[in-house]
Amino acid sequence: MTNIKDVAELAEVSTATVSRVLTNTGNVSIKNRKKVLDAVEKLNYYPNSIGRQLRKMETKTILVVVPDITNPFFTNMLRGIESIAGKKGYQILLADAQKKKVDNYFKYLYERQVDGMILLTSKLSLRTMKDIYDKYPIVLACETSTSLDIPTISINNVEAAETVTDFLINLGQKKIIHVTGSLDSILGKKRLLGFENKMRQYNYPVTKETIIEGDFSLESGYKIARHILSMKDRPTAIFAANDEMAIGIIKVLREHKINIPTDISVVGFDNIKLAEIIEPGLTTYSQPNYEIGEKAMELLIEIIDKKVMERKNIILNGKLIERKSTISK
Amino acid sequence: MTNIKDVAELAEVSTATVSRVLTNTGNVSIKNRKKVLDAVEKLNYYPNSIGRQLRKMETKTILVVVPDITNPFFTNMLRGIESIAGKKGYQILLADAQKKKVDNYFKYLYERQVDGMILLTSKLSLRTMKDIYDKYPIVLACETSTSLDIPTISINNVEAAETVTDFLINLGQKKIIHVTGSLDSILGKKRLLGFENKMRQYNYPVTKETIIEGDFSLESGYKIARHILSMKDRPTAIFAANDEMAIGIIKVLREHKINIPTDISVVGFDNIKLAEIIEPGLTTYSQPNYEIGEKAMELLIEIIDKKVMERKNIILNGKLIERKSTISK
DNA sequence: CTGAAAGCGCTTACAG
DNA sequence: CTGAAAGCGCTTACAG
Repeated sequence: MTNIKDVAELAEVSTATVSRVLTNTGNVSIKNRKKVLDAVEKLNYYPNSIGRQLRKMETKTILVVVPDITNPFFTNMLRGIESIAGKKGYQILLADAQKKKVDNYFKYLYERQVDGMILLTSKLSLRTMKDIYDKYPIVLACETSTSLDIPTISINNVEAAETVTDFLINLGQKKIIHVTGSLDSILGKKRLLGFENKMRQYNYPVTKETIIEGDFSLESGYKIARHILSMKDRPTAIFAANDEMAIGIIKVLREHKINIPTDISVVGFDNIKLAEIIEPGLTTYSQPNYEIGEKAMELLIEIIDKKVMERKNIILNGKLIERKSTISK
Repeated sequence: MTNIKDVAELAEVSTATVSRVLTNTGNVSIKNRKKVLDAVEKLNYYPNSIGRQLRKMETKTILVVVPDITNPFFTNMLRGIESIAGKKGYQILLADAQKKKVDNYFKYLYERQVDGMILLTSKLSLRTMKDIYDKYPIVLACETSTSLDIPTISINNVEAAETVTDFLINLGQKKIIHVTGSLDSILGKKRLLGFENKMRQYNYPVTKETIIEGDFSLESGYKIARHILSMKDRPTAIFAANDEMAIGIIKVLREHKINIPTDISVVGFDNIKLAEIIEPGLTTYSQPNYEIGEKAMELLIEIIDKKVMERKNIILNGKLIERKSTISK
């Protein structure tokens, strides 16, 4: 492997000059610049970035922790992150947390392999977080954390869930239930809260009957649909905390000859690609996930560059998208 | 940031001894080991891996180039890759190539940030590849390359496409067309070849009429379905080179009151999660994508460790999964 | 079993 | 504009 010394020797300059040419810092005479570039060309030299990383104490790498890489909702955010990262010269280290706690990934920060971290989930013990978040650049995307002063990018999930619930109530739906996401995620809790707020506001019942706990997965949608089928007094409308569950529910209900939306209206959340492909098209709440990813990366870079250190919660707007899975009663 | 010197001083040993304890190499007396571990504990020390990387000239990081991160087919392979990577202490740098040529990512290798590379696509100029593949550890997953001696993991795409075509012919389908993937990908070409082989074997026509070029995207499925609708002599069966296109085709055809499978049978390829969710369930050819990912990572590690340097093409078995989108004539 | 020292490949204050 | 030299944080042959 050719290194900077080889280039310096061939170009008959010091390694300092080679470095200056290659990083475009400091002044170098035209003559020496040419000698260096020629040598680089001739030797087919590529700088070893590990050397630079050690010297500069920065890796230009960020860690993105995704709760489920096979969920397209997150991969859209990933794309937003990557688009900004690419422009700013950062690379992305990927962690697919799945069932694991996010806490496991903080060591990437300690070990300094990584300049910052974007969490697309907050499955973590808040205690750990508290020790970390003000020492290292961390941005939480798509979930806001009330108890922590940590920078976040998200929609307002409470308001969004209120909007969805309000929509169902206004359709004249009498028996509305909410299928929650994982309740150990802030996201799941907030959407539940929005549902409860609006239900109470209209004096609709908020009970064990009207709230069924899911975990955001298609499979939990299947399971819950079977439970709903077994209910004596079935709901007229179901608000699922994400599209995957909504789609799982619709599939099973339809297999049992329940008509969507005539018998039961179903609303999802996220507006994944699939939502418009399935039949009937799924009414859902759309988050600007690509944009969330972009903003998260931009904010992280600001923090890394120390332009911002204070708390900052950016709220983006989503919107309800009405398709064929809901109907007025 | 505390470093190895701080630990050495507190433990009253040399940095060499600290390193030996932390890497479990060489012998260290029980007494010194304890002193080191106590100091590590007290200082809350985490080794900086960049230092190690520079010294050892290995990053324990591999680059995975994905053609489309939002396509669940690839994220399943990613999971397989990550599961092995995690066990073996490797981290994953992610690149979402999208429309870009893979060639752009080879510089990650030159700059030695990365110990190896797994390509889930082969959108690359073979010329570039030739210079690279025998110098650096690279594994191609899910596509076999005939012209290059590069290690690959894949199913036999030609045989698989033959199986699918044979299946349609045996259903008694008279007018069968193939919607290809991107024909600048080996994958697309091989599936087309399998289709052609089997069609010719049965003296079915292989013409411009029976082959429509797509690009693996849902959108190209939409577009091609509209084209099919405009045909005077519509096919009785469509073999799409992947599920996304098949699903796009089914959606548009159904919107125009074409019954699937009665009017037109449709087969996809890949068996993405969606294939069993949509209605009718999509008949498709299933690749063991998680396993492909695992094997790709295992092979890459073997190559990095220099256990294998010779060409090695691993073929895994897939299978046709019959659902409701096909019927015999 | 242990430590002093070299060295991985860079960048950058410093002096000229 | 330029170079010699220090140093980022490690690991490891070498000598004892």
